[in-house]
Formats: sequence, C-alpha cells, structure tokens
Amino acid sequence: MTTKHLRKGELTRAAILDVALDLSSRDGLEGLTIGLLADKMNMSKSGVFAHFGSREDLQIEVLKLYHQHFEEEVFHPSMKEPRGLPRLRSMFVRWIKRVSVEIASGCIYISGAAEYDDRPGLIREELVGMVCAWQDALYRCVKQATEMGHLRADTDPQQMVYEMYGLVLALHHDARFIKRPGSVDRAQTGFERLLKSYQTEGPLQSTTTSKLAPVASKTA
Amino acid sequence: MTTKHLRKGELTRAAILDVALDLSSRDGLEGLTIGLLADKMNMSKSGVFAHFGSREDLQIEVLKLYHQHFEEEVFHPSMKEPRGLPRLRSMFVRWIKRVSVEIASGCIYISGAAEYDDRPGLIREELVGMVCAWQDALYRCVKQATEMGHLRADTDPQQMVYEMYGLVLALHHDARFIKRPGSVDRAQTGFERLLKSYQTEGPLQSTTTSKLAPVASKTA
DNA sequence: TGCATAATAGAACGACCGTACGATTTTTGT
DNA sequence: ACAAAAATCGTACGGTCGTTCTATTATGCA
Repeated sequence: MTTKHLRKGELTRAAILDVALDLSSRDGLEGLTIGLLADKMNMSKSGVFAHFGSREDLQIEVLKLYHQHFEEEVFHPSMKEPRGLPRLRSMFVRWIKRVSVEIASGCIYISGAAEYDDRPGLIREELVGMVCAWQDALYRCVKQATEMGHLRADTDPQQMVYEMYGLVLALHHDARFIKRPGSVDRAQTGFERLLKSYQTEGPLQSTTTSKLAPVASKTA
Repeated sequence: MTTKHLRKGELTRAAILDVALDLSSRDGLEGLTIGLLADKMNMSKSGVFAHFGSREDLQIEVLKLYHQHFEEEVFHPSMKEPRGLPRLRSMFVRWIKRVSVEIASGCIYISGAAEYDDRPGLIREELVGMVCAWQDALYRCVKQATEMGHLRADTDPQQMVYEMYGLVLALHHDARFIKRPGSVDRAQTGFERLLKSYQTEGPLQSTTTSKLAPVASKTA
C-alpha cells in the first residue's frame, strides 16, 4: 500500500544528508561543497545535486536535520523531567554533553552564528529561528523555576539564559579552538555557581528566605 | 636620511591593510578576497597582490594589525590602572566596549575562532597564540587580584577567565547574530555578579572574612 | 633632467565552484 | 518480462578564486 513511498531515492537522499551534516559540522555550513559531498558518497556531482534544487536548499535541509537531532538529544528528554530546576539542570547537562561530544566535529548552531552574522538570506533566518527557539525554551524553563521558588523571585530569566549560553560558547571556544583540557568541568562549575547565585544571593541583602526546597521528586 | 624608508609603496600597503582589516571584520578572515580588496582600493588585483607574497601572508598581516589595535585599545590602557581589581575591571569594560563597537563589524578573535577551529596552518597558530596571550593577561590579573585580597583566596583564575570570556562570547553572539538589544548591559550585569560571587561567597560557607577592602587607591 | 628602480596594470593560467541538460542506467509497477 | 518512471552519470558553461608573467607607469635619487 503505502510502501510505494520508500523509493530508493529517498534513502540515498537521507544518506547524503547524513554525510552533509558531518561535513558541515567540521567545515561549517558555508564550507559544505557539492563536489566534496559527491566524493564522500562515491557519486557524481550531478547525482547528488539532483536531490536538492540548489545548494541553499541542501544547506537548509542539513540545518533542519541538525535541529532534529538537537531536539531529540537535548530538548525532548529534558521536557520529561519535572518542571523547574530539575528540568533546567537536565537541559544544561544534556546541552554541554552534546557540545562536548561535538568538540570533535563542531556545533552548527555556534559555528553558524559566526558564519551568518552578516550574511542575510534564508539560511540565516532559519538559523536565527532555531537558536531563538532554544533560547526561548531555556527562558520558559528558568521562568518556571522562579515561579516554583527554585530560584530567587527577582531572577531575570533573560539574564540567566544569557549567562548559560555564554558558558556553552566558552566551552566550544576553549575546547574546540584552543584545545584546552578541562573545559567541560569549567562549564559545569560555572553553572553551579550560577545556580547558587540565583538561588541564595539577594540583590544587596543576605540569604534569608528560601520558599521551597530545590530538590524535587523524580517522577514527572 | 632615514626618510628613504617612507617609500610610497609602504603607504599604500598600509592603506590596503586598513581596508583588508575592515573587510575581514565583516566577512571573516577566510572571506577576505584579493579581488574585492582591489575593488575597494581602486587598484588592480595584481597591484594589491604584489604587496604580499600570498593571500595567507596578507591574512596574517591583517591579524597582526588587529592584534595591535586590540592591545592599544584594551590591554595597554588597562595596564596603567592599579593592579588587582581596578585593572581587571578596566580590562573587562574596555573589552566589552570594543566588542560592542565591533558589533557593526565583528571581532576577528571571535569569528576567527570559529573559522579556524578545524583548519590547521599558520593563521590558526597565530590566532591561537594571540587569544591565549589575552587570556593569559586576564589570568595574571585575576591572580593578582586574589593575592591582593580583592577576590576570595580560593578563586580559581582559570575558571574566572573562562566565565569572563563566556560573557563576551555571549555578547558577540546575541548582539551581532541574534541582534537582540540590551546585550551589553547583560554582559556588564553578568560581570558584576561574577565579581560579587568571587568576592563574598565561600565554597560552602557563609561570608565572614574579607581580608582587605576591595576599593584600591586610584594612583598606580 | 635623466635613469635605475619601485609600483602598478593587464592578461592569462589552472583549479574549483554551482548549475543545466541530455544520455544512460537502475528501479518500480503491472 | 516489459514499459514507464526515477535515479544517476558525463559533460559543459560561466564565474570567481589565487597566482604568475610581462608590460607599462610612476617614483626617487644623482
């Protein structure tokens, strides 16, 4: 019946996208080339090209594939954690785990941000949308954590997301560019300090009132 | 006498490098093209090329020029501030001021880190050296601040430099890529929280002993 | 003012890029 | 098994890149 949909072309197309994602992670989306991709696939340039209307289409498909992986590895599992601080912890830990695995290859969200910060077009728009979606997810999570009393009531979610993002950017920078060991621990340490800071420390007063215990039940 | 050294070629060479730095800031060092550079200079490609042995040489010269500007604007003025916390503050403030001015053009240290994290060669080596030199300067400054009692004695300088760098990377990311307003304030706020955290907060105890007043005399 | 020399221009090269098109092979449905 | 359709290949075009070589122009010193 519906088996007619699994035509061979779709399979090779998926295989091409897998390899393309690999290449883009290493050399950046802008470094992705159809000729190189054809070589790695043992195909002709035109054979690869035929699966996509243009190079830009290919790049966008790669981007969507990366987004899908990111959601499956980081976002969706974290959404199964209980709201508030446990979920926020899960998001950050899975995030830096993914980036630290990506140290050998590279995170497209991060490398893409540098590549497309001054290159208008569809790819940039897509990329900005994805990054903003992820930052929004973090934002909502921080907000919930404050509403549930896991973080100080006057916590500025935007500010906290900003600093979390900075910790991950620094991880990518130091580990992948500088190749300095121990960066993963530094990201984790920074996050703990961030949490402690937004839990106990008042704007200009000492720690007195903690409405709720930051430890939540493991069952969703 | 020594006026023979200011031959005309040296002048145009310097002018070319200025334009090249501008172009590289916008499109990245790898996006720098001799043809485009020649257009902006109203010169022929070969006329521009003749001043440098190769494109790689040109890129390295651009890098050195950027490094020189960075030192003049950020490093050297900060070294005139009194050791410890005042100097550290100056370094960070001048740094983010420079990066926030560069939002319209782009910081080569940061964009270069993404471009060359997997591209071996002379340019990468040069770039890593410069960034490490800057991180080392920050490291020494933090260390002095702890030795002078401006920061907690158990402050891990490497960790603090890591987090400062993260704040600046996030600034570059949010302001230049996402184009979200208010990022400069967020970097500043993050730094203040960072300072407070490393001044008062103990590893697992409350604030009791502050050896020295964090306010130092303005005279070096 | 001349003349050696430096500075620039111009054209051409080989390489690689994305893309287009027609021929050819492989897959698919009957 | 055979015809229709899909997938793949080979080739070619126009463009840009860095680089080289030779010719031309501008500069600087005697």
